[in-house]
Amino acid sequence: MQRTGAAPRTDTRSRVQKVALELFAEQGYEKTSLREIAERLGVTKAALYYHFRSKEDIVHSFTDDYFDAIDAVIDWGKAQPPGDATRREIFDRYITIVLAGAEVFRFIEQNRASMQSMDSVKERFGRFRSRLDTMVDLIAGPDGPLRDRVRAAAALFAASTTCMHFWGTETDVDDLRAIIFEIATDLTS
Amino acid sequence: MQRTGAAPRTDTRSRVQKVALELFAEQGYEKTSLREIAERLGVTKAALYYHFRSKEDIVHSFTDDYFDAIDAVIDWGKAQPPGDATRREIFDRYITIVLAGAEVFRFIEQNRASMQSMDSVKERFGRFRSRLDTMVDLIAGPDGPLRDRVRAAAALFAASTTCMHFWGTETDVDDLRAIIFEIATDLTS
DNA sequence: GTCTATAGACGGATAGAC
DNA sequence: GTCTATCCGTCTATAGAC
Repeated sequence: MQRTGAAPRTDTRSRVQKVALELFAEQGYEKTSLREIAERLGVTKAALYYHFRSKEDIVHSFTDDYFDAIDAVIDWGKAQPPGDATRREIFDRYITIVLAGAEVFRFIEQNRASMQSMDSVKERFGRFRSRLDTMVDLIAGPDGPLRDRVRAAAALFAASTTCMHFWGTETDVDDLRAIIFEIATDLTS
Repeated sequence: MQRTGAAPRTDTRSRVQKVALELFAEQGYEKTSLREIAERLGVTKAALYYHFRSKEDIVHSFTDDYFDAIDAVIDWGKAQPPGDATRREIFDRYITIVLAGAEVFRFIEQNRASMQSMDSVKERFGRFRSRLDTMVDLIAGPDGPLRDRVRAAAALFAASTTCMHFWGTETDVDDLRAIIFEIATDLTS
């Protein structure tokens, strides 16, 4: 059976994304050079520049989807009537995203400083910046008491950090999801 | 009144620490050059090398105290009989440390990747590495059920991240402390 | 689409004068 | 304790051949 479709034959681009994400998350964005990524793939640096405009561009290629997903949750939440059911649904969707993009999320956690200096330069102004505040507003209300706001933030932080911390261990994903969801509702009931 | 004591007159060393911590936390460890730190202080790079052996050494100079404090809590916890009272005391001490060293903690959070590649090189093996696992063992027991372990981790993560997130705002520290403590006990009762 | 070669800049660190 | 001057390594990015 011969290949006939329009699918790329080598798909170097996605291989670059995969390796870059691994290395960036593992040893950090700044400490990982394009030379290292190229070597790992058996190509040269110049080849990377055919697929991506810059080193930062590689990052954007796998973070954009992630942030779009978060934005979708925020937009959905804004359109809903505030209340306990909406809150639960926001957490459910949020946890799904974090679990699905755990490796991307781990990269972000490990490279907070690098991320922040990226968006300050570029026109993607608030792309990497406190979406979290918006979600806190959504959960605790913009004028809610401090306790509610701190607990909402804690729920979101706890969800993402525990997910990241237990991801990749022998832990069952569905068990983890249930436990995290319980934590989030306990903190914002 | 003339100075007579043994106190250093200029105390460049501590000024370096202060500026470095600020810049490292703000824009990242790798992105901050020694030239930049020196310029901000009105001295030259070479002057920094009189006070510190290397760039990493500056980091260690303000993280060592922090980690020693965490270790002290761990050691104390290990010597106590497991139970609810010990748990509460661990959280209380932990929150105190995090609140007191909020800026150092923020630096660590922002530069996770850089931190991890430091201790892998040096003889300070686990210095920056999962102390957190040890604390989870202390709180949930080494063989506790997954739910307890995840919740213990969540409590610790929540404490440190919310502390960092609300630190520097107009939030009252004692209010914050009480709220965080409540979260921690809610999650591990 | 991938290569070689290189430009161009900046980093950490050291030597040695003062 | 701070300076000037410099070494040497590495990095991102580009030009241009194949």
